[in-house]
Amino acid sequence: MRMSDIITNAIMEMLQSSEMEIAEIKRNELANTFGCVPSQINYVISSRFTPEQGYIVESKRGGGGYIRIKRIKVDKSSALMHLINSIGDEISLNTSRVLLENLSMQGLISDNAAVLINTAISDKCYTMIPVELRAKLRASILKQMLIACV
Amino acid sequence: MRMSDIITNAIMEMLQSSEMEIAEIKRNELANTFGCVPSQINYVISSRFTPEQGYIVESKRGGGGYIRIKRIKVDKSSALMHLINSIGDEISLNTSRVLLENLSMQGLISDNAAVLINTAISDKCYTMIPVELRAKLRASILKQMLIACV
DNA sequence: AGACCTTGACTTTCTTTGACCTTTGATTTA
DNA sequence: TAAATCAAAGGTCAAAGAAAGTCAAGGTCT
Repeated sequence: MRMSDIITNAIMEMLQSSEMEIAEIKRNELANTFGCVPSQINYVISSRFTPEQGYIVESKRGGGGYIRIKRIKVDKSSALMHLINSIGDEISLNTSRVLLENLSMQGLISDNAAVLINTAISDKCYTMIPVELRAKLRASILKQMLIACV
Repeated sequence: MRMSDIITNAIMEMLQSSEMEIAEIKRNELANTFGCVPSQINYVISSRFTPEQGYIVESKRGGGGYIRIKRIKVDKSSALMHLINSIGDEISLNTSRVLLENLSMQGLISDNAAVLINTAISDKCYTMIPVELRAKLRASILKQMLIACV
């Protein structure tokens, strides 16, 4: 089997096993484990993980550098809608936060939107609301705001 | 993780936990707690807390010296803050809408933010909330969200 | 032959480290 | 008391180190 395919598979697997569909690699390390030259990693990425093929790649040089490969969600809106529908009648602040973090990671909502939604669902806003109503209110606002993001 | 990122995070946290968005550090002390050389603090500051990135930094040498990092919000922020402070304890949906429309017109908040805020303050979200609480809740959410826009 | 792969020398970017410099406030000395 | 000295900060800069990027030459496979 070709070295390029081996590397491709390795990256694919990382992508799949990661919740966020993000693979973060260290170029030299990876090249080392597969016994190839580092620039081959670049070749693989530029030939098989292009934007046209649904990936975005960011990297940083220097100490602690990395290459990050992300699968782009083609159908953002349906993914979002799906998730919205899975939110129940009530939701805790923590669950919401995690959910938003994931959405933001996956690029389904902008960072800015995430901040605003986080604000709107925080207890800071709900001081005048009886505690037993808050989870319901939060779920309601969260869902509506996510719908507005679609 | 990179030392520079660790330091960056520490400063960010100080900024966030401080009411006024000011972090005051002692260079040598901080370098010591993270086990790095003092000038690394300077590196972090000059690479991640520049004016372009919205920070101003002042410092003083000699005994009792310090480095102070402040997040600057361009001048929009004072206009926004002023307006936020003028919002009372309660607010109607209509008044809010007009207000948001103006803010958006003046470019004090993004269109996107306006849409999200509009969503979060709409009665659609508040069905489970007693009617007499809604205006209060709306004012609270509106203010918090606007603050998040500053 | 043409398309795709592999390799490696060279480049660019970012980070870490350390030696040396300047400022400031406190303390000592003439 | 005014000037000199000292110690405690923080500032600067350049060299070394750590990654990743580029590109072109040569190899394979069809």
